Amino acid sequence: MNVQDTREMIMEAARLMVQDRGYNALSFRDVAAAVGVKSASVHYHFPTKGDLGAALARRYTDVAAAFLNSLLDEPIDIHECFAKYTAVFRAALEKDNRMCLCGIMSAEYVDLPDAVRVEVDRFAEVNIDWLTKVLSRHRPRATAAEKQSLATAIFAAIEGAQLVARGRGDIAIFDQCIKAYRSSGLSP
Amino acid sequence: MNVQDTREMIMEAARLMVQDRGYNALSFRDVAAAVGVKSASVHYHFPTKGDLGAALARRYTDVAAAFLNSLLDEPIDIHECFAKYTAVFRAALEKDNRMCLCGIMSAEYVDLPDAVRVEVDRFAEVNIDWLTKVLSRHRPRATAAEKQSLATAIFAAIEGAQLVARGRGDIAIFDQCIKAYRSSGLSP
DNA sequence: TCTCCTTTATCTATCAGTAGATAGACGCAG
DNA sequence: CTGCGTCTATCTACTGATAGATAAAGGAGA
Repeated sequence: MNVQDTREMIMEAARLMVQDRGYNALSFRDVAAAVGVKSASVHYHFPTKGDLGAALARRYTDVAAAFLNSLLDEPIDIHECFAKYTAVFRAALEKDNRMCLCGIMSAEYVDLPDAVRVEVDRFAEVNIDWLTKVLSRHRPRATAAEKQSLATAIFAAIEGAQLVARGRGDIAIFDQCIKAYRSSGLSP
Repeated sequence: MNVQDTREMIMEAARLMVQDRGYNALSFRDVAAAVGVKSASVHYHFPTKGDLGAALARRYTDVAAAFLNSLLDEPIDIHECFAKYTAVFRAALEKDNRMCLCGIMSAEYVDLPDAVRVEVDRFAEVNIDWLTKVLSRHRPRATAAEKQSLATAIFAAIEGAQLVARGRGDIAIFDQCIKAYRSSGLSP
């Protein structure tokens, strides 16, 4: 088996586990078993658990940033753009009631190594920055601070909708929340 | 030392730990050390970890329900009423960046014993029911389903604000979100 | 091409630490 | 003397992490 393959498979298995049960529940043995190698081999690619967690969060954020940028490139309707955004969070719930990787890690904030925290922070930044840009099209008359505040609130509300929907095991709750955010005027 | 005292101290110490690091990080040894007894004594009062977790969530919900009912009894201004509600969530952050017990447990949904899940669910129900009642005063013309949906969205948004503010270690983010929820018309 | 050396990627085996849980003994109050 | 509460001591299971062996591949020089 190719080197890159193993490394990729480790990251993929680990990502799914964290999105399912959180950073604390991530174990080298479980990841190794899922991939079909020994835990020592996982340590070879990621010396410490913090290294693995940071790598996961970094890639997660990178992928998200790339996707969000691609949305801005297309000159699509702003509501459709926002719908595509929320659809990403919905997809995590669809996939076995999982959560946003950085959302679930936020809950474990205290236990995260610094290197992981940095990446979790960056995920929030990337999302809020993107939402701020989107709002610039939607509410061009708002001040920069207002847009940033609103963007933060929208991001938090979506994360919360995911958290509550997951806790109740009902994806309809997520849809209900997103709809309420829009019709109340919080989100586009 | 009185029996009730020990039991109370165990629950108090355990509650603080869960609000800080979650259900998974709750350990009999740590609780025992914080109280000043041995872990076997904790097992005497709460045979399994699930028993302890369920007792914590049950009391947490009971206390919240009592507080919320008391708010409804007083004929105060609805905005003041809502401000007192959000203040409770804010207080958790103030107290060493802690989270709502049931909020952080929602993130650990997969690992929760059934008995704990039931109580976490009930917490959400209690909050949403209360918010629905408050909205009845604020938006009497809305349908029952609309009010329930909006109440769910408000609850989720507040939980999300707490989650994101905690993840970034900045209570100002929570305040920012709450303000945005209000000015956008999502919450009263 | 053949040989020597290094690197890569994995394995087995083991470590110390901690988890939840249990059995049985001790002390004390009613 | 009984029973409640706590203790000591221990168990099994699992955690992240490390050491050392091994097989395979690549590169360099004769």
